[in-house]
Amino acid sequence: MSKELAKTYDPKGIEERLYDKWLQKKYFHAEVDHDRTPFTIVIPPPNITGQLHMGHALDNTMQDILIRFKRMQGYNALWQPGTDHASIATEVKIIEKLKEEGIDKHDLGRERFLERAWEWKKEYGGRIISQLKKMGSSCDWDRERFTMDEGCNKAVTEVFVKMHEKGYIYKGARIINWCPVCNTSISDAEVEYQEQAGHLWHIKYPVMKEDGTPSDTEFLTFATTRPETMLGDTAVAIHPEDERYRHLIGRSVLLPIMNRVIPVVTDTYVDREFGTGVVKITPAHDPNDFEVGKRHDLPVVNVMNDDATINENGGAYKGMDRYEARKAIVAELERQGLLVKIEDYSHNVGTHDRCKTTIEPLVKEQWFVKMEELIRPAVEAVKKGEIRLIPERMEKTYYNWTDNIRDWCISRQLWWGHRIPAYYCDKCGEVTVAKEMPERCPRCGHEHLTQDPDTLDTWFSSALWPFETLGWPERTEDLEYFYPTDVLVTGYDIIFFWVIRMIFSGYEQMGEKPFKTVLFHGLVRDGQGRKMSKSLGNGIDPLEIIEKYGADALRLTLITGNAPGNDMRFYYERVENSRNFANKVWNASRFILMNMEGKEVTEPAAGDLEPADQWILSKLNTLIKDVTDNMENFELGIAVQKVYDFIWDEFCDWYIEMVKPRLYDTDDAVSQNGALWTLRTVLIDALKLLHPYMPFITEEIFCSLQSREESIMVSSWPTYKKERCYEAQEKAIETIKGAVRGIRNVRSEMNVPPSRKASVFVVSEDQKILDIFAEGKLFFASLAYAGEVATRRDKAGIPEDAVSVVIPGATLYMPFAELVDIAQEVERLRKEEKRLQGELSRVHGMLHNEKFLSKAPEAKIQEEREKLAKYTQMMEQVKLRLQQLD
RNA sequence: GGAAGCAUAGCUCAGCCGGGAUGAGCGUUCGCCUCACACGCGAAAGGUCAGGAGUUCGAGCCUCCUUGCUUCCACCA
Repeated sequence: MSKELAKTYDPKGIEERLYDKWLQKKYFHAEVDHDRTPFTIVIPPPNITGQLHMGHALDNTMQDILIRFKRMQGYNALWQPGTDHASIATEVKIIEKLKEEGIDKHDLGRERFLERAWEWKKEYGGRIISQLKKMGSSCDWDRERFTMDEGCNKAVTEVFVKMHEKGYIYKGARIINWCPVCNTSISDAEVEYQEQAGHLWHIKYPVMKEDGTPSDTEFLTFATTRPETMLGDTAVAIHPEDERYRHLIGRSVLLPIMNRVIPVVTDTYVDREFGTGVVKITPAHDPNDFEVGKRHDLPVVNVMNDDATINENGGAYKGMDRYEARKAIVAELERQGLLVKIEDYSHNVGTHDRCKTTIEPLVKEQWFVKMEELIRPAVEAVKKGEIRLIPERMEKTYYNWTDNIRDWCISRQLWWGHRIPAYYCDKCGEVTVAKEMPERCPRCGHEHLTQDPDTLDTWFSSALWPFETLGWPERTEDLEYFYPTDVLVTGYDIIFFWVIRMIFSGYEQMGEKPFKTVLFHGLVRDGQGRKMSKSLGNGIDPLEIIEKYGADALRLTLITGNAPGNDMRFYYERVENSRNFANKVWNASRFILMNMEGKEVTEPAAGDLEPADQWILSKLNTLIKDVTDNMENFELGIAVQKVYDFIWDEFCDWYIEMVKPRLYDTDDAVSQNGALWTLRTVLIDALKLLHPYMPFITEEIFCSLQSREESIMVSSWPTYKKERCYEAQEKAIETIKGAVRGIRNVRSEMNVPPSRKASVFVVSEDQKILDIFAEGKLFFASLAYAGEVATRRDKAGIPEDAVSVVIPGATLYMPFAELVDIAQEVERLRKEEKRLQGELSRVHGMLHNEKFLSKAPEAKIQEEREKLAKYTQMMEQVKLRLQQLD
């Protein structure tokens, strides 16, 4: 940028240009370098179907902050990017698109469908990446991966075969969650429970008499929310100790409609207290019933097709949709007098998280991962603190899942995804799991084998992400060097889907954790606290925000005003504030650049710095330490808040104002150079601290401030320096600031415009305080709108009716010849007296409390004593003043 | 049914190890176009830190109870 800066910061154009520069200079690229310590983050791979939303924006801002921070600290920082094939999400989209063209997936055929899918990937896979780039993300794009690229395919097959050999992967007929719309099984994690209003149908089955005919007087009554499943009932269960039904143990009932005689079984699963204490058992369509069925060796009668219509086992209802059948069955039961009553009932219904279809539990042959042993090291790792979860409370959520884990159903009846490496002999049916299709059946020698048509759950490959992206299953140098990664940044909503599965996969495949720390963030909600969603239409597009306010403003907004792991609300006023801050930084820099114009700024000799310079340098020094500490502890929002406050309050509102007289007054070249040098030095370090958060504006300014280093992103992170602590000067300037505030306050209360200057007399018996004001006279006068400043040891010669301000150690007098209102002044002093009285009684209370004196730490007691002295002295001054005015 | 979180200024939220709530942004009021910035400057008003009990010399912070809201998990048909 030229030194002619625009009055307001306009991110347009700047951001793209700088990002291109960074790319071109290869600043994001990391190579193995054994002389440096690696710092690695793997990106949660966004779906190829995805469009950048606020969740991505937050997630990536956090990662970029960490990566840029560590890179500046000298770490060999690698941010590994990539995208996810998102099996089901993508397949659904492609089916939709085909539908628009009037094509059915099955008519197209598997091969051509996959061609279309890859075309989709080619077309849209890059979209999300280019959007991430707009955020300023410093990912190593040379290493971009895809969960279905050659390397990942290899990794997936390797893991599947290996885990199958170890017995961790098995195939079996179990009850699974079936989505009749997507036509596939899904895992437990993908089931979302929704409260729905429904009915409870109370039905009775006739008890079979000794003679083998159904009784018309004795019935077993129970309730169900899904009457259609009765077609598959194979028993009725009661509690073994239920006195009411004791006589029915060993007997049977007649299953109406189907006219099947089914046994009465006893099982402790039945809750005697609930309803009538009788439960119908449908092993094929209910997970609990399935278990009961296994215990009692009951037949499993599946009455449903994959599209949730009734199959041939449903007799007359064959071909009906499940809800249609429900109606018909209820009507039939009513006709037969077996419907007791219908109650309104609100209950939780399992739905598919993608399409919200009510899932149907079905018994099917599927592939599963046995979890019990696999999960153990993953639990241990967190328990022992080998992996740290931030915030800590996420551990509870984590254990809650691991303690109740069930086997993971990994096969999907989809086409887009990793094909299961299992092969069936066409002749004998033998199953072979291998990396490649065997030439002949290992059992019968037959030459024709068919690969399992199913694909794997999309999370099966994501679980391997931290190591497959670094070259696994090859033992690459990258893998050796960058693994385990350092931090995983993600939302708490995918802790079960992804985080846990990566952890156990890391231990199982690598023998080591995949990352040291997991940093969770919450959801970005709208201004009213609602989830952003398409159906509500309340989503805020990050790209629009970037367009209007700039990526830096968006980033700052997302990272502030929020504790880790908590949800946040996003609204425009907050972005505006961030934009305003960017503008503030811009203008402060513009001011400094303008004043440096044409001047050679050199590092001043030790004695040439003035107290104000030392004060701000000292403040900066403390800031550096605090900010670095916070960032190392992942307190990203707190850290940047401190930088924000420093830049706006201390640097802009105080230091720049203090220094103005020195810049405008060209007589004293040494003083001016000291001011300019300090301005530049502080600005550069502040920009560096800000850079991870606001990469674009800081780079733009940094480059125009000095020409030696070519980019702030590869400059070194500021460090705390002992020799930059100026305690005495800090105190001195704070004293002056206190005085300035006091004077401004009085002037404002008295409605004195800034244009109206007043002389200020500083009266103190403490020579040190007088010196402070004498030395800071120039800027003190300008900040306090003073015409002239005089320091003296007593108030001789100062007009009696001058306005006064009492500060610790001194009293300031301002004679306002014509507008002094004694009554008003007295009132003001009385207010001050009252305030001080309050302070004093508090301090007195503490210092007269013997228990406080004996138990509180010495430092605290000392602190209170000092306060006592300070307030006592100020009180004396106020009282004196009141006397004089009386 | 189990668990977690939240309740602090009008609004949205910070508040580390317990030590005067100089809290922040927005909003409000008053005064300023002060030669970097009106996307700004200065000043001010505004809080029984949800309620109650306890521990402590001292509690927004720790413990327990109560109330209200949110979320996650489980899924008794």
